[in-house]
Amino acid sequence: MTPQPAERAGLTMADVARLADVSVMTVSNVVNDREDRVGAETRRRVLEVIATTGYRVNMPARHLRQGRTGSIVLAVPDFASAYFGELAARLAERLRPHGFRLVMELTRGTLDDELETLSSPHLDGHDAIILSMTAGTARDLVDAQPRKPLVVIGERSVPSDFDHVAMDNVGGARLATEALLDAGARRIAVIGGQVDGPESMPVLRTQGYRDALASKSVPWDEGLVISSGVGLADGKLAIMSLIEAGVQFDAVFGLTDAAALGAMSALAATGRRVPHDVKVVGWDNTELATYAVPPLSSVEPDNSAMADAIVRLLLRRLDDADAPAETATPPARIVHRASTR
Amino acid sequence: MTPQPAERAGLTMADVARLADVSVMTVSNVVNDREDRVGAETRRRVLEVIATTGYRVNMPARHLRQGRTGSIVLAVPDFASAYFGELAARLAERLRPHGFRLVMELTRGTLDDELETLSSPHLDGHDAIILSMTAGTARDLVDAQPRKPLVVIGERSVPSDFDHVAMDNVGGARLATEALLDAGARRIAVIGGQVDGPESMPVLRTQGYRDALASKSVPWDEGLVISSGVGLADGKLAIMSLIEAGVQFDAVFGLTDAAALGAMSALAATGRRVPHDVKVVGWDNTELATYAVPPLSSVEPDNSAMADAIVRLLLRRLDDADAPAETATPPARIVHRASTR
DNA sequence: CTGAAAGCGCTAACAC
DNA sequence: GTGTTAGCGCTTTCAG
Repeated sequence: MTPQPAERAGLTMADVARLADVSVMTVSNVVNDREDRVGAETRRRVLEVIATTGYRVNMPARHLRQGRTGSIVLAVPDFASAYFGELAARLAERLRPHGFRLVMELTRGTLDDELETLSSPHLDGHDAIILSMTAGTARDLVDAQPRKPLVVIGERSVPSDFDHVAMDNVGGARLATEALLDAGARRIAVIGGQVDGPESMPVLRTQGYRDALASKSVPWDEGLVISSGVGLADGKLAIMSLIEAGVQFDAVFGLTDAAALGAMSALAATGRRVPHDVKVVGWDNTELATYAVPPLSSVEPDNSAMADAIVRLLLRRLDDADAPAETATPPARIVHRASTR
Repeated sequence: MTPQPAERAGLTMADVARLADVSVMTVSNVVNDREDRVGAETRRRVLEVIATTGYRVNMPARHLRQGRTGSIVLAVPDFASAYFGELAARLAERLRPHGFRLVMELTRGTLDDELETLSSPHLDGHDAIILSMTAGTARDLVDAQPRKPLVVIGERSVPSDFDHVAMDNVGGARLATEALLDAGARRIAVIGGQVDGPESMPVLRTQGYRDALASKSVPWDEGLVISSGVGLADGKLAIMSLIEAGVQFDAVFGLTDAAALGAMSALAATGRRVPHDVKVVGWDNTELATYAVPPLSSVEPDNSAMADAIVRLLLRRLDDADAPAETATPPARIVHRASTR
């Protein structure tokens, strides 16, 4: 039998208690499955009233009373990013056994507004914050004064008083570049790279690229560094503009898989074969890399280890707000696929 | 000057009021930017105390008092799905001007648990719910007794008392199939299809496929319908198993872009050329379809119109809980790209 | 422009 | 097993 639909939204526990002829505490105990605190018959009666009336617990009230919400937020700059989607999936899976739900929220607007997010009030509605810092820098973080357990991911130089899961940006970029050099490439375009500026993700990866060139005595050419974005469209546009400008290149290092896939799309569209004419490497080792045509070699920042570390630091911090800050940096690996054969 | 870091977490408005030598109401007014209710000097003093102490508003308390949270949840079966990511991005953008944030939460476990989600309490922490129904059926919805403004998306036959933005599942599948037939295909594999059962997404799209075959008098072969999942891996496996079983086919209709891309990966790996040997169509018209190699033709369910409709129905329902339920079904289009040339 | 009182709906702590 | 009390931190309402 289908129960009656909800009577009204404004129903409270007190209403249910009155209808079931019990105290509010008993209703609360039933709702919270405290089996030993309520008799079977009483329980049945309360559940029946709940089913009939369509009563639902008021979550904000519960959260206020309990001083916690049970949710942890992953603040991302872009909902439509495969990388963050996969990270979110991993985190959700790991947090659930500990009684936390993962929710994703958008950092305000562009990549540069990550720090705004920390000072905007709505993230405080969660028990902890996981923040990806790609554009922001160390100093910004101190200014933002986070007041919740916070784990920062993706940046290298975070002030030492923040918990931090770092990506091996320089090391991974070196691996990517070496893979291309080993495959015979000598003129490697970098999509999304950045030569100067504070230690952001693009700067660090470009540094690793440069290190690898130097270690193999391959000349550095700033004209091969395209300071574009790192999305699919950016990758395609970057390659198109290189070709249009007549710049010669025999390989592409995309700072993300998305950028690399966009590049591959442009290469295919202009009749260049991967890996025969141009070799390509991406970064993130997203699921898409495996299924690209041809399959895309990619830097694997050890996403699984990063998710483990994020959860570990978070739980520790929630348990002890005064624990010393810690940094974890899982080493990057590279996964070789057909795009660098 | 960098302000002092937070003193402690448990700071309340009353504490700030005492330190600034004003009433809690004045602090509240400052925090809520009610400019006309507090003098410039008082305001300055309060803000200074807030900066010094690192006070932050307790969101659950505010939400309890206000009876709303300002957030709308998109409940998805999979964080790592490009389709939902793109939908979320569109919705967030459209809801922000109305003062709502979009948050993404995971429906419990598998695709089949969408309805569980409605009865699980934590979604009640938001002002409204947007639920994608792919596996569930009409009847399940009634049983779930949603007690919040709810907009259901993606399913055709939802009970008429729910607001509903439907995808043109049958029509879109017909377009996809016709595109393949027009390109000369005669044996079209369907990845993720389902022949029998309640009106779910796979059943409806398979129906559209069948309709198109019938209208062109092309024989129906149940052996071409692979009732797999619709992810990248599923698409690849489906094609591999067809090949292994020696089933002949000259086209693939992936029920999602992901399934189609997985199929293309398998086709490339086995030396089959797209579109020359096998033509392919996907569904969702995600950004990835544009950048696939070769670019993937895809059914565009008019994602933009769907997002518009979702937001419109939601705002209407929030404004008037008793408004008559409405269904919107933006017609699907097909975007022709190289995979069906 | 500023403040005092009341209460949003729930659950921890403690009776009985 | 069940009930009573108190109060989480905020904002609405109403006084001044």
